[in-house]
Amino acid sequence: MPEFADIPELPDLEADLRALIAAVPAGRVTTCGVLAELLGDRAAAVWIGRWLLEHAHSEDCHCHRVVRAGGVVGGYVDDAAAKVARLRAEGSLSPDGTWQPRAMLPADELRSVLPSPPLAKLREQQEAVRQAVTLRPLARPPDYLGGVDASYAPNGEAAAAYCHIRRRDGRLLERIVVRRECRFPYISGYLAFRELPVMSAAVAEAQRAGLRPDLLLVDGAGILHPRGAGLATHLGVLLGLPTVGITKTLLCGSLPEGEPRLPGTATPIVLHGEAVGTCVRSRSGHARCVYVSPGHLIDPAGAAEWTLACFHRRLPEPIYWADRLSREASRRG
DNA sequence: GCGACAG
DNA sequence: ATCTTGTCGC
Repeated sequence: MPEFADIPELPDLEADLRALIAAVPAGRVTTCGVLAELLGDRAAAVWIGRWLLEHAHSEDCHCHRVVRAGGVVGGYVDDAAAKVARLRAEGSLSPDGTWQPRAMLPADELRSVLPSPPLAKLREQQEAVRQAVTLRPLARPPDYLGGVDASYAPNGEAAAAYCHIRRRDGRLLERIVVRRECRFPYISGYLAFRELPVMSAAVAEAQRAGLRPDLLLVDGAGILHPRGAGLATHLGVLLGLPTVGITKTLLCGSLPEGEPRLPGTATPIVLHGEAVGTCVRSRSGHARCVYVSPGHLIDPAGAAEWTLACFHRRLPEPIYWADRLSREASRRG
């Protein structure tokens, strides 16, 4: 248990990315996919693509050397014509305006910049979390439910809201809001490393105030995750608390085909041949469903059962309130 | 063309 | 997640 008592140490992905880009020499180019691979996971390519168009740029930045796979030069923080001009000056362009295939730098030539890819190390932490998960029925029906969610202000500051709800009547009893600076980007599969710091702070703050949920609902995946260690699972293992992961879209896994999609029904979600989660539809006739899986200290059936039990609107009450309050908090600063 | 991935 | 007007539906 003590091995998970602390928030994981986070790499500075932006610094790592800048280091990689700085190592691309004049006359050579690379792609978001290659850079993502060097950070440790292709999934980071989406973030890199966005970062390229938004980062704090300067004259000595080499970001013009990051091009699109397939030949197109692609966008630029600055004027798009400036990217073309720079690449042309470096001899990386063909007459037709696409980049020269021979300018593509082999990934291996950047490998020494980050000998141990940061995202690979984070995956190892997730493997450890997965091995620490306990799936078992809840000892007794939960009297008090907690809900947590995080939102972000334009300046990048994160706000997490913890909502304490009495299951009997679905009433919101208490709320706790915590703010934290957040530098770790959103990368699919690594959400926990972005949201765990604020979220666990909010729950810890609630616990200090005497609020002890029997079950904590988290806006994020549980074991329904590529490595079986989504945000809800990570948070549950970290705090030693029963948690349920709830998402509005499916991260991974699949639903049986041709199933009726009626209100109040639940459909199992299969991942690696195992039913690890449930697609739950609210009884009150809302068309959209939520995807539920155990985080920690509960089983798939219990996760679905107690989620369905607190469904009053499109989302389970604890998630509805946490979502609303965290958004409000980050909007107001 | 296929696959496409929480917040 | 966030950026955002009117619009569709109960």
